[in-house]
Amino acid sequence: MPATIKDLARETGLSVATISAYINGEKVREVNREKIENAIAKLGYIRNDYARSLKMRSSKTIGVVVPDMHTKITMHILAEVQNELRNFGYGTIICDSRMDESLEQETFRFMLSKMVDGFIVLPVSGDPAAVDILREKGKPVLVVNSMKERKDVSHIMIRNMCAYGEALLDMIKKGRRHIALIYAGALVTTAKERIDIYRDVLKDAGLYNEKYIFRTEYTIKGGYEALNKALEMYPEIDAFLVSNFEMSLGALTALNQYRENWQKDISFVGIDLEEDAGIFKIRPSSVNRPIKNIGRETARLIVDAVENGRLRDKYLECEYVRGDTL
Amino acid sequence: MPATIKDLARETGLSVATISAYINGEKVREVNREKIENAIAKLGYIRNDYARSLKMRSSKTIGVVVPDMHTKITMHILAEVQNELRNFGYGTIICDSRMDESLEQETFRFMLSKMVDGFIVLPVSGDPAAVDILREKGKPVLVVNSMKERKDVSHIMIRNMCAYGEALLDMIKKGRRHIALIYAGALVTTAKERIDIYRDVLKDAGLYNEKYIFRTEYTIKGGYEALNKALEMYPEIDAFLVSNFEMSLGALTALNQYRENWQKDISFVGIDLEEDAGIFKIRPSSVNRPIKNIGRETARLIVDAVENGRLRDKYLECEYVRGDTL
DNA sequence: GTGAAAGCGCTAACAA
DNA sequence: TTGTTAGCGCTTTCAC
Repeated sequence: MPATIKDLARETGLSVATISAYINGEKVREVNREKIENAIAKLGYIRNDYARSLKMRSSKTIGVVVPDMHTKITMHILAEVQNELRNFGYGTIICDSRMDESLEQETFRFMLSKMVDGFIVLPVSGDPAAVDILREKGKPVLVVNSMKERKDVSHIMIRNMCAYGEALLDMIKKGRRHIALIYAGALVTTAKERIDIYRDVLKDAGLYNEKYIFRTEYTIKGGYEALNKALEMYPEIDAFLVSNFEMSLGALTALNQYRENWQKDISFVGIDLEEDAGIFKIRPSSVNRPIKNIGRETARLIVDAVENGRLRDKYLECEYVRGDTL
Repeated sequence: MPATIKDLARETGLSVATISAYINGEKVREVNREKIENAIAKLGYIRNDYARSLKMRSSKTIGVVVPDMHTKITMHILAEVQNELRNFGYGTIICDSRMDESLEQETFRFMLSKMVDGFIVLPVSGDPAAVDILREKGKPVLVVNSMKERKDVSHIMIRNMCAYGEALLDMIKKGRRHIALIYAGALVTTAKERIDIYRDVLKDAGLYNEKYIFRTEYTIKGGYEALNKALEMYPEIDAFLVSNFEMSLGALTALNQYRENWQKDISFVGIDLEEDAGIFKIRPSSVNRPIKNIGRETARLIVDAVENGRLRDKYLECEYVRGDTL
């Protein structure tokens, strides 16, 4: 049976109120401070957060819901968010909604029953109604990369548009005429944006062709297979834009096997390859997302929403880096 | 302000006891059942788990502490554990201890204050004392891949030895005489085992040489650089055993750049490459860990420990698959 | 089958 | 500064 404040009171001869006050940073007389510290050490006291949260109606924890924990970008965001929240004194509960909208709702309820103070949500679908239940319960919500239209939540958005546009224009300038897009996953706002920008830029140039859009899985294998399939179906393709790290690795591997010196005739732009760019013989062009910052900013925004009720939107830019595979 | 059982009582004209009983699966009269269901829907009632846990002295959550969430294997384990625990009716709190022993202890305290019912720990170091505090508080603990000597916790171990031994013997049989090991991270039990088996097998064959052991980082880049460095320092090396997925990718890339047809003179065995093996022109040999099973078994063991107080040890085997890079 | 009431460990008035 | 006490939302005897 773990020690309680009452035990500390008995041990020290003080009252629970004094102990509680001390634990929460109030001043007590030096003799008492010592007594309390000794008792805490002796009994191995650890505060019961459940009792505290019940009383305070706040748990000092943030719930994070992601559709898939397996990708590099998600892992990095999660690790960073968790670490940053810890610096703010918050704990983190992470749940994987497995790309399943009803599981996502169940997860929300689970977290609500745990009295989390706020939510960070990477939604399964782009449906703004998904977070209704959280707002009904009055919980602050930060949505990542989606639900732009919703005004009662904070947003953090990775703005691909510029970098994507640059990459596409660069391809066109290079003379590419059959530019393919390989993407995966759900159509949340920023994913839609990527397709939109692809369509807009190519339409402007008179090069748009729906059949050059390929949907696959968020994996190395997914990228590898999509690229092979693309070239098999449409050998005229002379450029690839790939929208996820794992897929980029796979696609690049496929190209390297496709033909010696492919980069003479085919352009390639991947994503988030910067960190590992050094390992490629041919340094790939890449749109780099601000991986390090996303987590930190995300944590800050939700804490601001929880503690000050402040809703904010934050946009992070990507950077297009031209490599040897323009 | 979220609805409470009291609100339901007021709404239905029943007592809180009846409501509570119903919610916990007891029988009530049909009319009352309807009343309660209606009230729950109308008020959007969600049970407050903190109050419940406070009373029950159990939170139906499991704490999971990992040293680094960034690697593929960890993320897969986490996702699987979480999903399986959900099937058992448990929630999950995941924390990254960032390879830092004092952060690990802090995390344990955080979770203890959250009254988690049990712990799954991938320890930062191999030091068995790390989980003392958890056992003192009477919490069931499942340790992954470490602390074999500790008898008061459950264990799940990925047994590399067989598969590693096979791989090494295969290399020797092939005539390799300068076999290098690339590893990373902390020396928890199974990591030590990998080095032990490497040393034992090579010593037996009279081929052991400490300088062929390279320590690097758990990343693609880490594997890439370690391999290049190894070949630069000791060009006589004619075989590589690499002990993590990300590093294997990097090392393989480095080899592919090193020389055309390297596999004629150099053997390579990576880890967990099975899933992506199809993407390589040269199908790599690989020691495959039972990624899918680890999470499931882990969840089962901790639930068994929590609910039935049963301590168990489980060993999972790896499989050595010879590819074209023997 | 249902209700009244105590208490889980904590915090926060308010009193002393 | 310190103590007394009520109550957060829930479960659980024990009556009825």
